[in-house]
Amino acid sequence: MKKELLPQEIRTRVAPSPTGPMHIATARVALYNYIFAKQNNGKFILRIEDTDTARSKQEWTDEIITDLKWLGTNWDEGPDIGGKFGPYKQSQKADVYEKYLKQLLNENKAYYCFCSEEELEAKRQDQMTRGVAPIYDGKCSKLSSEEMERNLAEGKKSVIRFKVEKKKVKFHDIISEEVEFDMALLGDIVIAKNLQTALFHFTVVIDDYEMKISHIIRGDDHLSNTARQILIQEAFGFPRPIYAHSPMILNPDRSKMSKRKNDVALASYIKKGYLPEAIINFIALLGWNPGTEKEIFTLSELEKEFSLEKVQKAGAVFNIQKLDNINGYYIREKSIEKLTELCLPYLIEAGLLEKFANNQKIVATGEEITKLKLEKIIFAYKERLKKLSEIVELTDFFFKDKLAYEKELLQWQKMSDSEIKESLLLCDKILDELNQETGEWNIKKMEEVLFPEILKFNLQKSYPENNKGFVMWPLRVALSGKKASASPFEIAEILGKQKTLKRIADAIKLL
RNA sequence: GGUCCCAUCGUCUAGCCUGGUCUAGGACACUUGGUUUUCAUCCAAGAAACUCGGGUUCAAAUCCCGAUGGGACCGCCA
Repeated sequence: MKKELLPQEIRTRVAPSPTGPMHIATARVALYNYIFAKQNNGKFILRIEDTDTARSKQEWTDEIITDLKWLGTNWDEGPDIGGKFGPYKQSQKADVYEKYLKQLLNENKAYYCFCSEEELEAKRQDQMTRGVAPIYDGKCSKLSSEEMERNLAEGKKSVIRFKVEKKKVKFHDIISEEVEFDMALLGDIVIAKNLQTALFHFTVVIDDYEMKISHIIRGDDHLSNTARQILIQEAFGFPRPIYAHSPMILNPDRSKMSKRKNDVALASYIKKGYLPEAIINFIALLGWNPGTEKEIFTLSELEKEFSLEKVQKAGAVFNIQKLDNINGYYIREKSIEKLTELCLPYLIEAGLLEKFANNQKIVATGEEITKLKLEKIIFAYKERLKKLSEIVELTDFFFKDKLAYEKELLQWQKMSDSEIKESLLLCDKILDELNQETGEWNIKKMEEVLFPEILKFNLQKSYPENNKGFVMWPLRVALSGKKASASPFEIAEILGKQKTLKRIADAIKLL
C-alpha cells in the first residue's frame, strides 16, 4: 500500500521587535496569524526579533507577552519557562546564525564590506540627487581575496553583505496576488554586522526556515523585503513559505498609523478601558469583512468565518468612533458582576474607592460600600459606558461627601431660584415620607408618590403639564451634581434616604 | 528620484473575478423624529460615494489602457 504523504503542518508566527510598546498593527497581524493557524489546525508562534541589542528591551518583550495574552491570542510553542511557553528570541540564536553566515561566505554568496558609513551615505545622497535608485554599488564585492584577508587581518571595520542576484523575483501573495520586483534596482544588502550579529533580513529567513513556518502573514510594509528574503532563501535552497501581506492601518490623513499622529500602543487602549473582545472585533474588521452584514464577531466566530482572501488590499483608517461603538456594545453585553469587577480598578486608581487586602471590603470616604451597592451603581451606568475608564467621571458623585457644582446647574428652563427651591422642598417632603426600613425606598415607590405631586406642582405653577423636568432636573443635579446622569430615583435608591435628603438640603442651601 | 502597492458615502466596507437584477446595500459618525426628567440605550427616518479621461460593449462601479491622487519601501532598524 502506498504511504500517504503527510500534509504539511500549518505554522504561522508573529515576529515583533521589542523596541517600544506593542503596536496595534502588531496586534492585528498577530490576530491574523493566530486565526489562520487555528483554522488549519496549525501552530501559532511568537518570535521576539531582538537582534538590535541597542534598542531592544526586556520590558517591551514583557509587554508584548502581556498584551498578546490579554487579547487571548496565545501562542502554541516556545521554550519552557516554568511549565509555560516562553517566546522564541533571536538574541539567543547567534550561534545558529553564525553557522549559516559562514556557509554563505564560504559559498561566495556573501562578502565582507569595508565601506564606511560616511562613504555610503555620501554615495546615497549623490544617487538621490542624480535621480537614480540609492543602492550599494557593490564596491567590496570586487575586492580580491588577498585584499579582503588583509583588511580582515588589520581588523578593519566591516559588515557582511549578501550578493543580490540581478534578476526579477516574482512571488504569489494571498492578499496582493502576483507581485514582482526587479532586484537589479536593489543593492547588495547588509545581512550581519559581524559573524555574531546577524541582521533582520537574514535572521528572518533562517528562523522561518528552522521554525518550519508555512505561512508568513505580515504587514504590507514588508512587501519589498519579501523579494530580498526570497533571494536569501534561494541561496540556501530553503523552501518558500506562502506569503500574505496585510494592508496598513492608517492615520486619518491616510499615512501609516504612527505614534506621532495616533495612539498606537495596544497597552494604552487597554488602559483606557477597551475590552479585548472589542479590540479583536475592531481590528479584525479593519480591512476585512465576511461579505455579509454581520459585524459582531467573537474570537471563536472569527476562527470560523475569517479568511485571508477577503482581506482588503487598501489600507484602512483607524476609526476610533467605531471602536468606541463596538466597545460600548461589548460592555453592555457583560454581566453586571463581571463589569463591576472590570470597573473597580479604575475607581480605585482614581482614589474614589479603597480596597482592602482581604478584597472583601471596599471603602469610599470612610464608608463601606457593599458589593451589591457597587453593582447597582455600575448597572445604572452600564448603557452610558463607552470605555471602562469613563466610569470614574460618570459615577464619582456616589463616592463623595460633598458635591461641587454651580447653582445655575439646578435651573430647568426659566425657573427662578425660589421656584427651584419649592421644587426641591417638594422632593424633600415627599421622599421624607418614605420609610426605608420597610423597603419603601425604591424607584417604583418614588415614582408612585412623586409623579402625581409633580403633576400638581406643574398645574399650580402653570408649567406644561407633562414636563417632569421642573422637579426631576433640580433633583438630578442635587443628587449627582451633573447635567447628565442616570435617573434621579435610581440614584436616590442607591444613595439611600439619609444621603439623598442631605444632598437635597445642600442644594437648597445654594439658593 | 526609483520600485511596488492601492483607489465605492467623512470613515470601515458590500458589489467587481463570472458586465445588465445598482435608482450602488450595510455599519460607525452626523441630522431629524419617537421613547424619556437629562444623558445614554433602543426604535424609525434622512443626508452622504463608484477619482478623472479614453476604449471595449446593445449595456461598465464591474473588463482594458492612460492620467491623477494616496501610501509603502529604497538603513550597519525591524
